[in-house]
Amino acid sequence: MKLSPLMEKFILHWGEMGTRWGVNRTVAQIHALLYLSPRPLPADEIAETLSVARSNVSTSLKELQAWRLVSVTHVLGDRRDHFRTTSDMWEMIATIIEERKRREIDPTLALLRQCVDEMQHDDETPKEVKERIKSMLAFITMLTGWFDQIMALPRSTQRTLLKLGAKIARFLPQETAAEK
Amino acid sequence: MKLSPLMEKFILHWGEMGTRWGVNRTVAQIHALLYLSPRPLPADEIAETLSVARSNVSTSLKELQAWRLVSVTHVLGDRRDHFRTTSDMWEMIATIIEERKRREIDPTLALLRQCVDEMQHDDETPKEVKERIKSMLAFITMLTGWFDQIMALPRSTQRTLLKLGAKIARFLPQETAAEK
DNA sequence: TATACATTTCAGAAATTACTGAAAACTTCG
DNA sequence: CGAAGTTTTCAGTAATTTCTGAAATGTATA
Repeated sequence: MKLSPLMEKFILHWGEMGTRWGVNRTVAQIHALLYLSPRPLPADEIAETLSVARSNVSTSLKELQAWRLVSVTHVLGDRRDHFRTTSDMWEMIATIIEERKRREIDPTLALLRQCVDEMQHDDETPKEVKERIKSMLAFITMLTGWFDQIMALPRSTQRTLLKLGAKIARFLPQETAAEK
Repeated sequence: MKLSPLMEKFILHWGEMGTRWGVNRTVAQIHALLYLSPRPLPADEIAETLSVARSNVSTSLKELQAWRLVSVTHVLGDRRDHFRTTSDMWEMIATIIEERKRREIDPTLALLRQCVDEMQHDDETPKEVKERIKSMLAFITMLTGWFDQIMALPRSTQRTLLKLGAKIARFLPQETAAEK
C-alpha cells in the first residue's frame, strides 16, 4: 500500500507512542497502518509498506490478535489472510483498556490480596507498610469496580456521560460537596 | 532499609508493572520503595536496599521528580537529600495520568490537528484515510475534554462519582438510551 | 498426492536500553 | 579557603529487546 506523507507521519508517530506505553514499535505501526487502511491488508503488503521482514509482521500480527485489536478476513480469489482493525475508536480504546486490565491490573490485584492475606502472620513488616498496601488495594479495587460498571452500561449511556463531562455533577444529590 | 519478604515481593512486582507500561524497572522499584517507606529515604539507602548503583538511583530519582511523583525533603542533622512520594493513591494516579497526558496525548493531539489541517491540500491521501484521522482526533479530543473536566471537580465530587459507579446513570435525564 | 503458495518458528545479528564505576561538579561547614 | 560529604555526569559495558532470513510447517488446489 502506497503511503502518502501524511499517512507516513501518522504511522511513525503511532509507533513512537507505542514504545512509550510498552508496546513494540512495529506492532504499533502495523496497528496504525491497519487503522488507516480502507481495506484489509495481507501480511506481505504490510511488510512491504513498512519495510520490515515478513516474519516480523507475522509475529506482530499474532500479538495484535492476542490483544483482540486485529482480526483476520479473506478476500475472494486470494489465499492469503487479510488483516483489519476496528475503525471505531471507542471500541478500540475499550479493548485496549480491557486487555491491559486483564493482563496487568488483575494480576496486581491478586498480588495485593495475597499480600494483605499474608501480612496477618507477618511481624517483620512494619505496620505503616501494611497500611500502604491495604490502601493501594482498596483504591485499585474501587477504580476497577467503577470501570467495570461503566463498561457494562449501554454504549449510548456511556456516550451521554462522556459528553456531559463535569456537568454530570449537576445531577448529583445536592450535598455532594460536603465532606472532610 | 531492611525489606521484609512481603515488601520485596511488592517492589519486584511494581518493577515488572513498570516495564509493561514503558517505565524503567529500577525507576518503578524506587517509586514502590518510597511508597512503602514510612519515612523519606536518602539515595544511598535506596541504592543499598535495591542493590543498584548509587548513580543509577540518582538518575532514576531525577526521572521520578520530572514525573512529579517524588519530592525532596531534608532531615535535621543530615546533609543528604531525602526522598518521598505521596501515599495518597488518588493523587498519585492523577499525577501519572496528567503527566502522560502532557507528554504523550497532547503531542498526539497536536499532530492530529496538523494532519487534519494539511489534508485539505493533499490529494495523495485517500478520502477514507482522512476520515479515520479526523475521527481519531474527534474521539481523543472528547475523551481528554471529559478527563480535564472531571479532574477540575472538587476531590469530594470525584469521590462521589467514583463510588456511584454505574448508578450515576439513574440521575441522567430519562431519554438517555434513545440513540442510534 | 505433489506442487505452489502462505505462514510460522527460531537462532543469530543488530539495535536499543539500562547500568555501573570513576571522575567531575557541587555544597556545606570548620 | 580547604576538606569532607553529597550528587551528577558520562563513557564503556552489560542486558534486554527487536529484527531478520532461512528453514520448517501448514494449507489449498490441480
